[in-house]
Amino acid sequence: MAVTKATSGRTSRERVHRAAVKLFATKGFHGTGIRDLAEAAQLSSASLYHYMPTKEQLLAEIMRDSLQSLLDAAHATLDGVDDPAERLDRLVVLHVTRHAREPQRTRVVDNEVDALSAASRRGVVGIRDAYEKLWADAIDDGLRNGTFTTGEPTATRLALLDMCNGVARWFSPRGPLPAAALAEHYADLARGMLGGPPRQR
Amino acid sequence: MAVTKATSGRTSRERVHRAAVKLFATKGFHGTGIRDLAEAAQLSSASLYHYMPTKEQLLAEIMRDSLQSLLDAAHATLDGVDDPAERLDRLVVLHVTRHAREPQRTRVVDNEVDALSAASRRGVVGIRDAYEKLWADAIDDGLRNGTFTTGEPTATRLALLDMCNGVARWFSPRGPLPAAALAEHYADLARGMLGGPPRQR
Amino acid sequence: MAVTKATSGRTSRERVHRAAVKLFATKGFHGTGIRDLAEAAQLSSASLYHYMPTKEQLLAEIMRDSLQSLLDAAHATLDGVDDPAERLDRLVVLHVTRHAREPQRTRVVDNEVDALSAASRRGVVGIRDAYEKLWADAIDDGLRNGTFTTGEPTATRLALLDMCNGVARWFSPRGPLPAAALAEHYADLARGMLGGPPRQR
Amino acid sequence: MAVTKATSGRTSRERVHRAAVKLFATKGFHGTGIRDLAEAAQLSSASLYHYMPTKEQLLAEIMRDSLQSLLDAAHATLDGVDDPAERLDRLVVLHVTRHAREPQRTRVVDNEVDALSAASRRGVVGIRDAYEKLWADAIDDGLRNGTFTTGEPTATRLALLDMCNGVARWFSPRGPLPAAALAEHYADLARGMLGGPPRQR
DNA sequence: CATGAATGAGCCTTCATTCAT
DNA sequence: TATGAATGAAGGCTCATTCAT
Repeated sequence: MAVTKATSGRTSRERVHRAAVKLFATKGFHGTGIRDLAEAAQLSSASLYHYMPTKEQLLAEIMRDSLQSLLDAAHATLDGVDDPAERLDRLVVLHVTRHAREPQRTRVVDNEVDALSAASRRGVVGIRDAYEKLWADAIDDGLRNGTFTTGEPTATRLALLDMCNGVARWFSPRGPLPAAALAEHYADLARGMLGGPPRQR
Repeated sequence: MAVTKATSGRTSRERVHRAAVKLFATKGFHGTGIRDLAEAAQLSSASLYHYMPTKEQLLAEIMRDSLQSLLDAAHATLDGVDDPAERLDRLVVLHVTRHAREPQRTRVVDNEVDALSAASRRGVVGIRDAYEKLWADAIDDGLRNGTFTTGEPTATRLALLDMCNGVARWFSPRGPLPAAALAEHYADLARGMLGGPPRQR
Repeated sequence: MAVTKATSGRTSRERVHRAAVKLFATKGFHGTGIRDLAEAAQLSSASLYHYMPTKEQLLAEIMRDSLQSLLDAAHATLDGVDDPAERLDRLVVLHVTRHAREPQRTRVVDNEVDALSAASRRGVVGIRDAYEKLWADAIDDGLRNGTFTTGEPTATRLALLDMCNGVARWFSPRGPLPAAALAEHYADLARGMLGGPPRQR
Repeated sequence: MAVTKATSGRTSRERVHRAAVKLFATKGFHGTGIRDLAEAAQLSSASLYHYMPTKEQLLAEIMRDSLQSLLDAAHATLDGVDDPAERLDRLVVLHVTRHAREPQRTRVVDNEVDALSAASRRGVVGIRDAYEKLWADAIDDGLRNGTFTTGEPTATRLALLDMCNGVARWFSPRGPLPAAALAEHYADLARGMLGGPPRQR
């Protein structure tokens, strides 16, 4: 009931996860010490272990949660949409928006897969593959029905994802372009790359 | 001059640098221990220090060398070329080719900037900025003379670079597309993204 | 009085003591963590502290209780017995039977004295000395009245005790010899070691 | 060449092993911290790792070496001796002498087997079994040719070993009985326990 | 009675680095 | 040039214990 301190996070668990996301994004998983984490979470390093089994499993959980939430959002935004170009637009917009608005969380997901143990990695990569399949399907469908015309669908899909991921590295909410506008622009770029029809605005 | 042993690398110095590139790319700078380095370079960890002042400065040197070589190559390939679209083509082809052919070296450059001390970072970022200015100039010139038509030159330039950097993460020489063909494809994509004229082949 | 749960031990206090005996015997005092104890006692580690002041004092209490009970039993079995050989027989039989039937408890007593603080140790060693004095007295009496003939009463007494203690390390109720028969055999051995008359059966 | 300090051990490696034996014997393996070890060996805790792979493997090595040396000595002392009683005498004398003269080393061997990992334990127990087989064979041979008359050879062998092991716990070179005399006395005791003929002196 | 949360101290081990040889 | 020996600092994690609820 009582909030003892005016601290940033609500619960200790939340503070630990927030601190981990921030530090893993900033200094990398291997560059982040358990003591850094403790300090950022306003906890002793021993207390950290009430909220995580292991530093590595904390990373795994963050990545799984983040990817699962992205996959869920993707399913939601695609629900009932048939047109491949429209589907791809929505994927790009979702992806870019996330990366612009939650750059730390997405950077961790995109950059720290190598830090996972083989066991953890399997789970994480499984979700990521399911998510990327949504992109591949939209592109394949678009090629099949003539909406898209690229000669290199696989390379183009990877180019698309890399380009969208990059947003998390440089986007600033204080920059000239708001996240929403950037996302729209990226959707335009995607159409251009796939040889699809220009979007109506 | 004398070659003391018939080992994989030519000189000890070379073996150290090769080992560092491979390990920093694979496990990250913080994930690579001095003992890993020593083992991979077939040297004792003490001997390592004949060939580097510090682990961090070894990283800095690798990054500086790699970026400088890229910048030099860029100047060379742009020499005497005026057409902005052609300049951008060449930058894309050079960049993609490098990232496909030297994925480890480029991955270190692209991912480990945060591991540098402030002092080292300055030097590295300086070269990288000079390199990226070549891209910015080509795009600006193209916009000025009407070759390109994008409304968001900055965002597009960053998208372009991120997309090209990504190649180092997934390209395989055993895949369906040779590095050279991939580079050409990426140049096409770049034209599409900037609203430039399709390339002749 | 109320039995709250149908668990293996009767009360929580009993479960804690049982768990401690088992674990201290199996893994040693220093090898047993407070969490091991808690898990084995089906309690949280915090709740443990309702039933013990300290891990070390729990050990001390176990040792004191066990030794006191052995001393009491020794007094009881010796009550009214005068013949030194008979006294020694009874001590051996009691000791061996205990060690065969309660190997864990006796192993803790025999092996973990060094883990006690100086303060706790004093009390424990006091009881043990009183107990060993019963052995020494029986032997001395037997020597005085010619029942025993060993030239090294002290060394022989220690040999006797060590040999009897050892039973706790290897005796199995599923072995060929029941505890009672083993105890009788050890009494025979003791007579042989002390040069006493063979026992009647 | 130069001996820098008038320290107890000759080389660092020796000091580490000596310190480990002393501390493992005194405080137990689990009761001995790596820092205790380092201090006793006059080394930093980091330097310890030049001379051992792991604290547990240091224990294993000490135990293996000690047991192997005992087994070798047993083979040597039994060489060419046929009479079972004489064989057993020699085993007892060797065993007791060792335990009296090297109480720490032998205590570690006798008490810390449980601290070994399963892998290390296998090796150690293998040697110990080979050694104990020498005792069992002597006893069996003695029974077969009528030298010994015990009805419980197995229990008696275990009693014998436990009794001899105990010496390491209490023998003092400043006590009334020298190690050699104690060993002879124990050989007498062994004869008595096995129902063998009294020894000639 | 019972426990979740918390922690200072300590665990074993590895870190990057230095230096005498 | 090469390295074995050495180390202070730090690594991730567990320890026994306390206390508010």
